[in-house]
Amino acid sequence: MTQPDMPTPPWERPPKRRTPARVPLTRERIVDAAYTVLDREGYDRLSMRQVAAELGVAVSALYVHVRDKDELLQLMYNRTFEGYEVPEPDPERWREQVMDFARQARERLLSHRDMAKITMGQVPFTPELLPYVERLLAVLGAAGLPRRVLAISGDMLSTYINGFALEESLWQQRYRETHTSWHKLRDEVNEYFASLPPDRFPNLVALADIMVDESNDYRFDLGVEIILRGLASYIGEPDPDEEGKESGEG
Amino acid sequence: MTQPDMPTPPWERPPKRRTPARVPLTRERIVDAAYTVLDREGYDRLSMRQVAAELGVAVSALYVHVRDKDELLQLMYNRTFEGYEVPEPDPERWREQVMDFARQARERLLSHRDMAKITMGQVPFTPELLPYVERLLAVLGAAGLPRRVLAISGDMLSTYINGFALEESLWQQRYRETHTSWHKLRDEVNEYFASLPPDRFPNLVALADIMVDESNDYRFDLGVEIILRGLASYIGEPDPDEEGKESGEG
DNA sequence: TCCTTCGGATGAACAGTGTTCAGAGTAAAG
DNA sequence: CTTTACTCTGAACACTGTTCATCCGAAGGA
Repeated sequence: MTQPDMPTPPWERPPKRRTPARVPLTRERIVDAAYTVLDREGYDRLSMRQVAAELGVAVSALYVHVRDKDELLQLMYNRTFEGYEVPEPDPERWREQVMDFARQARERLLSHRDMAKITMGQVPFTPELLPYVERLLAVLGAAGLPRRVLAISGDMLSTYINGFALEESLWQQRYRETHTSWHKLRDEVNEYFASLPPDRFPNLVALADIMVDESNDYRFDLGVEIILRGLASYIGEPDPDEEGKESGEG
Repeated sequence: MTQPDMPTPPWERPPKRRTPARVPLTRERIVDAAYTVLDREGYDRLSMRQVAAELGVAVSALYVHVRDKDELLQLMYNRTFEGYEVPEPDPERWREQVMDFARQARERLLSHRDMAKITMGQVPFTPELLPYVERLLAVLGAAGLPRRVLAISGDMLSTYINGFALEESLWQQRYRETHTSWHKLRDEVNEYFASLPPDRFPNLVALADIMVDESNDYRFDLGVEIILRGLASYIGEPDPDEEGKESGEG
């Protein structure tokens, strides 16, 4: 796609084109290149120099458009959730709506290698993402959650989603570094748990087959479901007080 | 405390001491120094060179005892949870036991600056931590959770705890970089949410006062409580199947 | 047409990073 | 007293993020 950068022959007057040959550098193009590098090299090797090389440009040129590497990461973070769709709140279907929200978020986090690592380094409330937080709160609010539960539920869900995705990418990294196939790593971890001394680790041994062997999709969904049930249990209750430890449902 | 490194005078024969003057470098001492640097400088400035300087030793000396920076981080990770106490499972009090477990974990993560960042870069099952995972599973298993729920609950809790602590340390970092007091930052964030256009962000505006203003302790506990209720709702139920979306309790 | 202006792009430089390696130094072993 | 084993040193390599004086080329004014 890139124009080969050949010198103009002396006999041919360079055309005075209004459109410059060099596509001008923009934030958009820089973020694009950053994603390319991220997917190819991974987070640890995502450097300003690599991004510049990807664009065929000097490193310092990037700093005209971007204050920091940190700012670049933030731009990537924002782009990942661009056009995120959160439905109109429907009190009847709030569970499915939240589940969809969570699945969509995870999908986007996994759509680029190591994206979760970038997300985790970012304070979760950037202006660009506020609309999505707002809509999630609308969905949860329509379900009838008490104020205080509502206030932390958004944070909670995103913490879980990000944490889960991060763990996934950590496993992927380990697999990339040491193994040839993901199944092989999974089997080995599986075996490892199963081979622990049963007298000291009865539970880990007993659960070895499903601790790792279950599909990540299933484990993710079940985790969200657990949170959903927890949230649902507050519907109709008054706001929990400062010592929110009791209140039955055992 | 450190011995001043004076040359031995020529008239005084150096005592043939069995105990060497230079305290020998060990993994323990390296980890100690790493913690000192971490607390003083933060994660971003925790470098092998800083650790070596803290010990008054060449950088390359560290690599005799530690394979990698990554291994050093893992050692710090393990040390943080050394001597963690998980009680004997008591089916009657499993909720409080899990809550204690979570609080203790958070406390340890906050006991050293940026510790959560290190934790998040580590695959959660190192051999040293398996006993604690095992005991947590014992507590949860005694409560009567179905197998599949039990298998992911440990992971879930640690994901939440780590994620929460990480977010706390991110805020602390932001506060350190820009503000003079934590209260001031909190008030500003508070104000920011309250000043959003109410027509576009009704929920965020309405919840502004408790989104940030609540104490972190309270928000943390409530989050754990939500997970506990979610888990509790599975007691007595059969194992959820692959499509675990339904099953009442709305 | 020339000249000036000015913002984007350059290359070199600075201070720092993780990691390696040949070679000192020292202590125990033979 | 020599040999061996092993910790530790200093220098080096290949990187990193970031800054800065310099240069180029297009736009606007005369």
